[in-house]
Amino acid sequence: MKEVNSIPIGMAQWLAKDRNACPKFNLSLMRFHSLSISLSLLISEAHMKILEPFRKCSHCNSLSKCLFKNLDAGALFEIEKIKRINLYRKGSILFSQDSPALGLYVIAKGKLKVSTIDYEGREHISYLATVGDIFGHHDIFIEGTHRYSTTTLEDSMVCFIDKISVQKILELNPRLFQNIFERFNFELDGLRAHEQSVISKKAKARVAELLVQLAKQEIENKHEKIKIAANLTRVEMASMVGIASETLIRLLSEFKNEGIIEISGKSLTILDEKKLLTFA
Amino acid sequence: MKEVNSIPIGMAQWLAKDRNACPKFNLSLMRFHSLSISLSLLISEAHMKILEPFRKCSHCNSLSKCLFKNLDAGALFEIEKIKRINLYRKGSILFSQDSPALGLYVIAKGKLKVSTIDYEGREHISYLATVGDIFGHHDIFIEGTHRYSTTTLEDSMVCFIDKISVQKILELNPRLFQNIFERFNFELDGLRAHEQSVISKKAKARVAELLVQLAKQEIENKHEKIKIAANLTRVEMASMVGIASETLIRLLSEFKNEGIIEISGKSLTILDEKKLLTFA
DNA sequence: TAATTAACATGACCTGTGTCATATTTTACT
DNA sequence: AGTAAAATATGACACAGGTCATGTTAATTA
Repeated sequence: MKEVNSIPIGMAQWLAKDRNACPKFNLSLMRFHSLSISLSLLISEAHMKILEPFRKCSHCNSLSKCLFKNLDAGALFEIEKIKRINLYRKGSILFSQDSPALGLYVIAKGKLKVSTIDYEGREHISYLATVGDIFGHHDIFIEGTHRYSTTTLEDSMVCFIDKISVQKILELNPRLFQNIFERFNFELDGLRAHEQSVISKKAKARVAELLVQLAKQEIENKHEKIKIAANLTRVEMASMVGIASETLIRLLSEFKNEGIIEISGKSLTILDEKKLLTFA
Repeated sequence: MKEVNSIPIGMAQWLAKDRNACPKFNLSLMRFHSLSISLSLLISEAHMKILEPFRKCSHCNSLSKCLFKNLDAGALFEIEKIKRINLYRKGSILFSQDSPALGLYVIAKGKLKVSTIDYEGREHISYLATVGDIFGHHDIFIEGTHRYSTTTLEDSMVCFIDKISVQKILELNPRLFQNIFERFNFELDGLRAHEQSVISKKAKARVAELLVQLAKQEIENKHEKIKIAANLTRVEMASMVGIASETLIRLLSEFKNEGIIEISGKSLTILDEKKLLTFA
């Protein structure tokens, strides 16, 4: 099993861990090693500038995809006051399986993998989460623990609101229940579809499916050629569809030989999506 | 594919379809063939007696397992006024995949299978639902369609509340959101566990798991010997764990030869649960 | 009660996919 | 840059489990 930075939450930690700065957000910061310095002191000018467009929910670039998308200005203002924005370096863990659920996480920027460890210690990735996806909504009303771990695949920014505050917000904005219901449904549908796929489809079909799905998540979707830059290892991709990594590798080669995809290192490019879909 | 009574909903239909009366509820009714007669006229004395303990939520024997379990008397009274109690004969369909979701169903008595049909026409049973289980909560706030079909495995009684009424009840009793959240979580956990199982366990382990799970649903759980009376065909059991029926049959024989279970027709008896668990 | 059908059971066979071994390439670290 | 360690790739092999065929038993229907 891969060892990952297991330090949780928070900009202070992020800064402390930061060595080469955060490439995604194009920062080059001095290094801070002392966590005893108060958080506010640690925040540089550069950081402030980066957080700015996310600090005000009403002006957030990701609002349309956010859980709080259709709330009125007043409600958004309340949320702005309570929420914390955390930065995570690539490879760090938001929370891990069986840890107590503390509140609600909303991804503002970045990409995460949602995974569980099975009884034999193998990692199973359920899905990749991205902007607008939320965690912790399962346990708003109960003293529960997370059923899965979330790990950043790239440098990411995540808004956090503690449980009690979420309850208060919900009380004042029952509209939000609909959004959460929507989210629950989305997850249920996804799980059902995935289970069906695992049960009734062969490995090749599932890999085709995975590629199409990963391609869909890419924003630079301009032309026919879609480059998948999820930055997943073969082992991770395999664990998303429940097959051995060797099988995945073999199938990728097959697709390559059939002229459907192009492989260059970690990055895959889909050349013929139509043909790919016939397999899925 | 098996053809099932595809008549939906309602006591009127149930009565109309009834031939040998409803064994479970010990009814012997005259036969009604005309649906044009108003519903109330169709309800016999015997029926009234059977529905009685379910009509008043506050006195319902299944209240502790119901979605409405921890509501105050006033709220329950409101629900009593709106809800409809429907009877279904064994093998009839509450609702089927892709049909519009009309409201909330709560199982008051009986047992149902929850299933989907995959792209190749094969049935996949997700789980067996029983007293207290609910359907339609997914679509309370949206104009959605059911993602699966539900079919009664025995004569069953189901309370129904239309969507609009559910919304009103929720507005007045936000406590209910917690119950629904709980339900969502329960389903998600179940799905996750099942998917994990399908991905990482072999057929034998999954069948062992299934048997244990089915045994747990039996109420006559007194002694070590647990009789499974779910009344499922081998094909249905196989479709619950995603294997071919032949494989299931073979594995059941194996368990029989190992002295773990006893088979006599449809009814299975678990003789050695401990040993069974070592496989799961 | 016989007749028909559906469900159950078992054998033969074959393919997909996991496991293990090993080589090659890429990435990370000093 | 050079070395160590992952990650990727490919081959050999075994076997779990799907499919098909066929027989047997149980459940319906006439």
